[in-house]
Amino acid sequence: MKSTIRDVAKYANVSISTVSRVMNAPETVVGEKRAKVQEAIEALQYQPNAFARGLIYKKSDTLGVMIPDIENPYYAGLIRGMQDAAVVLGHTLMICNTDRDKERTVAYVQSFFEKQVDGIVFASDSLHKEYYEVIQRYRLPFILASTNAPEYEIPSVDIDDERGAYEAVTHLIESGHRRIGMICFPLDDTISGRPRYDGFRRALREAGLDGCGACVEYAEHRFEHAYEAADFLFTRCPDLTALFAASDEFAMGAISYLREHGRAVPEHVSVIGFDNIRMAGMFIPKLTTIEQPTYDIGYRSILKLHELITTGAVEVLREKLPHQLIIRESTQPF
Amino acid sequence: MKSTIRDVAKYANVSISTVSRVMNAPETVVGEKRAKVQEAIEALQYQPNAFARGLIYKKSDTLGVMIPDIENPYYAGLIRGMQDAAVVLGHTLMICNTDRDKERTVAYVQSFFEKQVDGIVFASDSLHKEYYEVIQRYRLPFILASTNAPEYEIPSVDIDDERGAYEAVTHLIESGHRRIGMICFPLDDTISGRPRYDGFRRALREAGLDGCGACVEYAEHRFEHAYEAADFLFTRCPDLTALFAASDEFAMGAISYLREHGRAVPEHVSVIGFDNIRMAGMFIPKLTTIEQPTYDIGYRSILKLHELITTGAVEVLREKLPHQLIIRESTQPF
DNA sequence: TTACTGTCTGAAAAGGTTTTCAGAAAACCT
DNA sequence: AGGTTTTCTGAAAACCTTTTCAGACAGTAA
Repeated sequence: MKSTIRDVAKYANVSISTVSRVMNAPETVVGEKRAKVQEAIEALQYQPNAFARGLIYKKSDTLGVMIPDIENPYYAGLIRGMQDAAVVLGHTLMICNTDRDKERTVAYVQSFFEKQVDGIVFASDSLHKEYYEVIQRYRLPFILASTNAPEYEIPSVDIDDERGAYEAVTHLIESGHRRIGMICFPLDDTISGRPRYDGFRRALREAGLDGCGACVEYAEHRFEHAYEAADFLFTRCPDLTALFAASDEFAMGAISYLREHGRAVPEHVSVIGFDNIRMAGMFIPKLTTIEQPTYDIGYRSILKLHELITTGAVEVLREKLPHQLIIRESTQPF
Repeated sequence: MKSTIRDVAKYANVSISTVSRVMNAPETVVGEKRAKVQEAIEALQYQPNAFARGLIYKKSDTLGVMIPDIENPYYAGLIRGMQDAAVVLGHTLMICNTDRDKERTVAYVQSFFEKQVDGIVFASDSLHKEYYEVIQRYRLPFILASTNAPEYEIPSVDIDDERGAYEAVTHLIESGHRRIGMICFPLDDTISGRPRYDGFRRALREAGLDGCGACVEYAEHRFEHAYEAADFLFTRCPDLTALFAASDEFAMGAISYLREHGRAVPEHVSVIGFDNIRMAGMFIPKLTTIEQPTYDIGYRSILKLHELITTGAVEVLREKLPHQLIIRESTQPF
């Protein structure tokens, strides 16, 4: 069926070693033969079998990627950056959607191992002990993208979430707002949960605006949860003039809620998001937000994984990429 | 380093054949030995090498997926459906972002072939001759998801775009609108371009509203293009009361334009989109649109590819999944 | 001429698994 | 007991490639 190196050898009347050489070190085979072999390769549409190769080289040029929720627009840029980096390195990506399901995640790691991926990128979710252990057990090189794990020595690429949140809230404060609420991820989420909350708190504290404990509401990851959270929050603290949402999706959920309850954004309430997903610039009003360089995070994380795989180590362990405040229409001075 | 079947055999004091049997047909090996082998497998963290396996079985349990633009939210549901189907079939997906770049696409097909994917899903882009030929040349089973190719006999899963467009426009007409414009994809796009345009035309024609040739504007795939297109369109035809956008992203672009030029949606202009991407329900106003069952399209397409791979044929060649009109806030009676 | 160097090629081993085949051992039957 | 079947196991071949090794041959130097 598929043609093998043997077929090519027969067709060109040479040994298989010669064919192999033509493919991997053409200069070592004399002109005339080389031409014959190349002709045979062309004629038979020969393409070497990656299984056989992998068996010898012990690597697959394939990288595994684990994403919590592919439907979340935040990941689009991340994946795109990874893809582009993979292309320049000649690698292929296997992308898996974990759904934040432990069993499924572990199963994927096993499958990655069996398929001999050269390494794993674990994106944007807390690195639970189980995950750490199963990846360690198979001795797979891996790095964290858009997340990190203070308790382990794992290379990571992300931003400084605490500082981003701090800057977001500071922007609100500098615009004259004094009563500021927050919708945040659960605090046990050590990546976008706790740090963004801490940044929020620190900004308030440094501005002497402490004691706003009641103005925080928690939500899971999606729009609808933020809508509900906004309901709780504004029912409890109706006099808020500004809101820091821990993600753009939260911001959209909150804005929808506000609008449906007769409060205009930004006229009555200013809302700032986080992430700068693509939709942030399309939403009405366009979202003021903290931009995460998702493309770069994706790109850098693949490069870093490559570095780890080839050199066995990594120059800088925890890489923080710069974020940026993007001012659009959903906030205005008080 | 990694333990092999040999290590396990030595550890358990049996031959490698026995170990292999324990893994693939446990009932053929006697109780006591089986236990010993299983113990060895556990102790050594043995996991068979997919390269060696693939060499024998000539299949990888891996499917290749080609997506034009992963950043486009439309694909999120598609990928998710594919992933879920792949999990139940015990397959892994390799997802590639073609960027609608011909060279890159062809390179991916080659890489897929070399990596011995069992089949390819080609999603949501016109099947150019080059693509068809390269996939054919490698004799890779493949199917089309959310697109189709009338000129080739390739299995496909998608919706009836012409009919969807027809229903969208009919909804506008039934709401009393008479001056209806459209922002559509280029007509040489035979999947979402031509058919949606045809549906638009047919609805107008059947309602006796022909001759609105000037009220159509073309755009590439993204928000910004639609914004511009809306500018052209409403400058030329200022008295339109309704707009059919060939995608939700187009609808959002147009609504942004309208709003920034003092026309409220839906009060002044009704806008209907197409696709029902996740953001459609989060946008303000929430988009009236034609829902594509993207998850199901993804899911079914993997099942269909599996069917093609295992049985060599496919029960129904071109599968049309039902779409649905979703009425929200961006349209209202005239 | 002989000896040596260098270039080019093919045979064979290796990589890790599954599977076929044949043989050993056990179980059954007469 | 002898013969026949059944059950279980291990050796070896096969899958496809790369790479090492040694041999063939041509060219160069003495």
